[in-house]
Amino acid sequence: MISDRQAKEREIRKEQILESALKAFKTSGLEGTTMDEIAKHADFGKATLYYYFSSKEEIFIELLNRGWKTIWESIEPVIHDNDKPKDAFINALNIIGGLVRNDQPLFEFLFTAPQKSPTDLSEGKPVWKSYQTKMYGVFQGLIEEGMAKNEFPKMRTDLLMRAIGGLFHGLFFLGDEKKPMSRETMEEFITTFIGNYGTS
Amino acid sequence: MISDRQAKEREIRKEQILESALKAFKTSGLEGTTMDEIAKHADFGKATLYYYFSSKEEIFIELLNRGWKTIWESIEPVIHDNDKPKDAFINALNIIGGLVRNDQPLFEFLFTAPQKSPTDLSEGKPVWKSYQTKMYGVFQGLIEEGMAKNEFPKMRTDLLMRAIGGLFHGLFFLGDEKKPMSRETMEEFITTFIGNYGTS
DNA sequence: TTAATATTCGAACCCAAATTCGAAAATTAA
DNA sequence: TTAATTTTCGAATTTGGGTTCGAATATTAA
Repeated sequence: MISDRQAKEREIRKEQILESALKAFKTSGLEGTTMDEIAKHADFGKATLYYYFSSKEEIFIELLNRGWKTIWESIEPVIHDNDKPKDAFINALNIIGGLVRNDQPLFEFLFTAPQKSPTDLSEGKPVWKSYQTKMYGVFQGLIEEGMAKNEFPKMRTDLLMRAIGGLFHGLFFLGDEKKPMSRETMEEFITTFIGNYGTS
Repeated sequence: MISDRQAKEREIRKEQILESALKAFKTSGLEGTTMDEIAKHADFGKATLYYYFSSKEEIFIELLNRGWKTIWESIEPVIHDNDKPKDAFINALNIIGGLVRNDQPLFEFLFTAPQKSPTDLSEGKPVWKSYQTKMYGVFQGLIEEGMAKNEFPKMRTDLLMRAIGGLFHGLFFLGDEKKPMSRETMEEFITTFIGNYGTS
């Protein structure tokens, strides 16, 4: 039997481990990171990690799952403004920007790590992948509508999306600045780059 | 004693190994890649690799060194056009774009791998790092001049650079398209995004 | 206070993969 | 053709690190 408080404490310990693992994965990647490292920073014995997770890979996956879930649930509510796709789009970007500002290491990991993810043969796509897919779908949709309404420059949708994605990534993650990017600055950038092609 | 031809053949074998290693590193990262893998694709015995390189890490470093050298030497000649920084800038980007088009896997590796590079404690910065630094310096300079001449939007230099860097990266490396991006398309994108703020 | 359960971790265990060895094969020089 | 050298690689060695075991400790329930 497990009390409520016990469950909560257990969860906290899991988070400790995940947080420590994140630091490690970020600098060394999945393969490069050792359980010893994770254990050390999390202040647990290596063997204890296996009480909470069944393998190193499970820790990795769990980080992705939780992170992408957070992203999706933050965006989901604000993307139904089909009237002004550009506004909806920038809103969504701003929300993600806010998340990033709160925990840059985590989100840099989320946007970067997936490629390094190992060849998950068995099991269908992992949970996080479905959130990621949904998100890209939404953005693609907004861009298409935005183009239709001349709020975006007319270009191949997928390319425009990649460009904006890259832009976002560059602003938040390239270079070695420590202070986070303000909402204003980001908005200014996106607006400048996307330009003004009609209404608004 | 070693004849000229012998040296040349040796070099070719080294390149075979490097090429094979690149494929492996790209999908599995430095730690995830095994010497067996590299050997297999290069069509050599594992032990033979050690006749040409002293360690797995040396192969990794050698790839970076050669690659960044190539980049720098390709750009270097065309960046002295201080008269029209924007043109020089776009020229440089186009040149890199050309390189990427020729060998996308290599350059994706070059632009991505460095972070994953291991903690090289001893030795001062590796050769490739200095080329990379030079390149960023040049771009930063061009952007500053470009802004001064109103060929670029006025924004914080470093941020604008990151934005453009991200944009470039997004166009070439995000998504899963196989066909390379044409020079025209890229130029159109960059121009659209950078905008027209004066002369040209 | 005692029994049951939950948590922790040091010490093996085990294996995959990097590196080394030593000898064969191939090539070049004499 | 023979000696010297360069190149190749199968097999052995070593090591790092993920995972498991089993026992100790701490916590909760009775």
